[in-house]
Amino acid sequence: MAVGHPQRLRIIAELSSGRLHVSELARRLGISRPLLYMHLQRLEEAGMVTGELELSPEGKAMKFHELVPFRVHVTVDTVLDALRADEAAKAAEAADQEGPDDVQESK
Amino acid sequence: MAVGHPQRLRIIAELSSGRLHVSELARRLGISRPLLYMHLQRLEEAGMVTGELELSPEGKAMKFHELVPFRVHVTVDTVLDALRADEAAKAAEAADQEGPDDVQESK
DNA sequence: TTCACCTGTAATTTACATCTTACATGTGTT
DNA sequence: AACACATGTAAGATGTAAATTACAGGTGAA
Repeated sequence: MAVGHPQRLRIIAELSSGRLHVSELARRLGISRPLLYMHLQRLEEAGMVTGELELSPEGKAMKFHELVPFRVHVTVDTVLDALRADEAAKAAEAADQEGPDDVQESK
Repeated sequence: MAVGHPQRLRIIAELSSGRLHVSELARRLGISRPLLYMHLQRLEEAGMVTGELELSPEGKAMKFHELVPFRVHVTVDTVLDALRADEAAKAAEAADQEGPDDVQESK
């Protein structure tokens, strides 16, 4: 689902040769930093990329991103599963709204 | 790329139990026919669905759609390949427009 | 202190996919 | 003829993802 945008593919391509920090990556791709943030967020949600804030030797904060070797497999069955999972999630959410039955929100 | 919309997933789910014609499918999904046409077109382009216009026993024209058992595999490498293919396609298109080879980008 | 880097996010605008309404057309049944 | 089906497309409204601009920080070096 996250691999549905050319910009995102380009990000993956750029990261395929190694980790980069946000600003550098934005420069290489020729896109604005906020836009890159958005796409990186999507890729992280999809588990294809991980980000890690680090302190450079000089003490500057830099957030590096790198690829997670992913292997997505899509068939009719996986689609059906995804739909079922989605419905279940929605149902749970609705129940959450309506009156929590008997949920013990630990935290 | 085509499996990037819940509506499309629902179409696949509905077709997973057998072929259906457009109007019937639209009724089951509760969406308008033109909208369904659009999504079916996308799915056909992606090679996940095939459509075939048939004459029913009573002589009515009906377009049936059915699932093509697809198996999409996505990895870093396939992404890189897709990008390269895309670039090649774009280059060819540009050459087509400009006039082959030997182009003198004036201006 | 100012400059040159960096990380973030809020507020908009822009562009595009999605979706509806409406129309043209055809066939068989009442 | 009017009705109930069907396929198909053209236009226009709607919604949302995508993208830009503008801000608020923070560090180290000249």
